[in-house]
Amino acid sequence: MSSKLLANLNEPQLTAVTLPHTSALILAGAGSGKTRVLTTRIAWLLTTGQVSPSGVLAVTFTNKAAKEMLTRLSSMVQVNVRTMWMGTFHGLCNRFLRMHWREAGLPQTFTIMDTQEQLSMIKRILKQNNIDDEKFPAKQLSWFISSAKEEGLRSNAVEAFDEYTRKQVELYQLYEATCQREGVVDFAELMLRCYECLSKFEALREHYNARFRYILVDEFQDTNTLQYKWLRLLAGPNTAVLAVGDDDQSIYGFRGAKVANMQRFEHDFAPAKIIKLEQNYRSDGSILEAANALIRNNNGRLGKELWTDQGHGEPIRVFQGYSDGEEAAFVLDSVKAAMNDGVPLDDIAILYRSNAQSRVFEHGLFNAGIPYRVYGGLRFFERAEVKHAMAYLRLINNPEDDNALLRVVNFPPRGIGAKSIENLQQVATATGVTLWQAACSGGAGSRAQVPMAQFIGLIEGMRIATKGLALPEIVRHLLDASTLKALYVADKDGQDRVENLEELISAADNFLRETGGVIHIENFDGSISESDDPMSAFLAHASLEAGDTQAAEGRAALQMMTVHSSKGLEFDYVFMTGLEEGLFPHDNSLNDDGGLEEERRLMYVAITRARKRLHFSYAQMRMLHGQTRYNVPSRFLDEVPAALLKWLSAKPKNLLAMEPHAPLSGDSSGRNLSSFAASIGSASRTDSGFRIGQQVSHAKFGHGVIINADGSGKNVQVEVNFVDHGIKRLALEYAKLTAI
DNA sequence: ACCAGAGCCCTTTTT
DNA sequence: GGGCTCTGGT
Repeated sequence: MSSKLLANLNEPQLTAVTLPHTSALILAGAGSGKTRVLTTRIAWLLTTGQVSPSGVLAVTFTNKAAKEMLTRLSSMVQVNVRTMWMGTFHGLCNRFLRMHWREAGLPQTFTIMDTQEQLSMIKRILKQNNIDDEKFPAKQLSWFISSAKEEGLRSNAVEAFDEYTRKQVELYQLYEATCQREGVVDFAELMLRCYECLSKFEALREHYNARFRYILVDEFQDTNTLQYKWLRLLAGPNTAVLAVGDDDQSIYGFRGAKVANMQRFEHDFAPAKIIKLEQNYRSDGSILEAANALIRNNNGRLGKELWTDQGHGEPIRVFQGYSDGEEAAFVLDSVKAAMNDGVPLDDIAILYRSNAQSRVFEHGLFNAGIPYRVYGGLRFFERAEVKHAMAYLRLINNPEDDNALLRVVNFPPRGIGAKSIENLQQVATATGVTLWQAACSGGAGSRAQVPMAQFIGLIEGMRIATKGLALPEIVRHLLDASTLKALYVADKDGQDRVENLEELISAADNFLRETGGVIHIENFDGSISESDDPMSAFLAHASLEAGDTQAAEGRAALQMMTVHSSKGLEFDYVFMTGLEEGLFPHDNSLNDDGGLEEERRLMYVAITRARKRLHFSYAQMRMLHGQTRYNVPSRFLDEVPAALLKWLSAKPKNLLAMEPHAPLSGDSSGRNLSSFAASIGSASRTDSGFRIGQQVSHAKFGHGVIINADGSGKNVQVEVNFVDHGIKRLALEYAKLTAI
């Protein structure tokens, strides 16, 4: 297997995969084989014995990307992936904190709050402190707190120069105290705690610094300040950090991502090499040309131009509709035509800037009986009924969790109304205890005395009854004992919810089977122990990985999503809709600086999703938020060369037919690299004591790594990838290589 | 205590 | 247009 590892990589890809033990930055354009490079790099490091799985840390942003990496890696090498630190930033921090909860100052059973829960906690705090929520909206506060944390700032470190900010900081402080009292953490807290813990405990930091020989970061352009600082802390003097990213695809500036981290990386990590992956294997030439032309309008790019040897392909089809309805009809007709041509529905995507735009298309598709799938709705673990069930689970795990208690203390209704809960909160605030503690001491007032005692009895009864049971059985018991399921069974509209609750039992079962419900802990002495706490693990899983939007993926369906959620995906046919000023670029984006450029990168992402056929469309008039708007075509349409566009609607513009073009650029001479790749694995050790993966030094070429060897005796030739001189083939007898 | 109808806002989103 | 909060009636 491993002999084929390096086959069919192009030159820059090969260089990146076989880099010596140094830090490097890879500028990977859309569709240039970024994930392949990352996974092959890890596989290569492992098979050549340069590092053991436990010495690798590979980090991504989404669970999907992490999973993809893991799947691809396991198909390349046989390796115990459990000892490898591969996952999302937050997932890895969670793993760290489960091991080092003492040092981090957290209870062992700490639970993770998602955004909804964070918001409700803030609302609670506002109410308890009689703060005008018109003046301090909860949403804005949660943004304030998360942003501060993502800059690495605790409440006492935020500088406040005005009264308003001072009040926000004060509330941030209250929020911190509440989290600590209840033993819960939000997403940003996972990162910040982990970061603080590492910076505070030198021994801990040194351990991980020495352990991680290689750190690989995916989608580096999306890292925020804290994530960058975290990486710097984890990387020791002998850690090689490989950052892979694309500044042109940075579309999360609005939530704190800093493209500038790519420049900072050049400064702080002194990468020996910056490698550009510019050959695109996804899209036809005209699509890439459009993308290149558009993005050229941005300033301060790191500079990168996509090319393909696949030929020009078709022009981009453009349609102007009179109304959003007419635009939808155009898309619908085109989809039908594509279906007739045998294009699978999964290979067709409708993209839009904002979620509200999906409805017209959904309507049309529904009436036409075309199956479709909308991304970005409520996910499984975010559904109310599932949240309720999980709240019971959380209370068994940690009754001090106020969010969980409030969610179910009167659901299903059991006679504990708003007034009683208010009493309870008053007592809790006054005495500085959690709601559960307040409830246990009768804080809900005399009216609620009996029902509250019953509730406490219910939770404790559940804990006793489920002790020792397997996770799915625990869930099943909770659903019955809480009468949650019965409530929905009795509701004639509750069918879906009952199904989701039953699905939750399956989810617990799957989770147990896939992970064993166990968190692996590697101790300082290298031994491995397991934290056998399936419940905490499952709760973390539910928060960190909220699950798919739609559980059943089953049959083929047309894909509908925002441009943001399309990043990383690709389709044969792409319909980029709603190309109107105000919508895309969005009005609200024009206010913040760099906003327009981020919108343009968004458009760049949209264009580069298409493999074969790309459609642009817009409407002169549309209904949005219950109001009719008249829009002019997006400026982005003008930024694509007219020669690449084919107007389908009667638009007073040139109707240029495409001239067949020569391939865009780049040479396709492509050295056959597979020949020397073939011997990796089989001849991984030469007679002379050098081996594949060996770090070497050469008088003239400097620092490098052996990536291949063949011949025997005096005729051994080695292939070395030098940091500064690239890949060289040398005769071992004469080359005077020194092992380092 | 609980439910039903009226008013209000509204990019993008993963963890 | 739709999801969420607030208010008033039972």
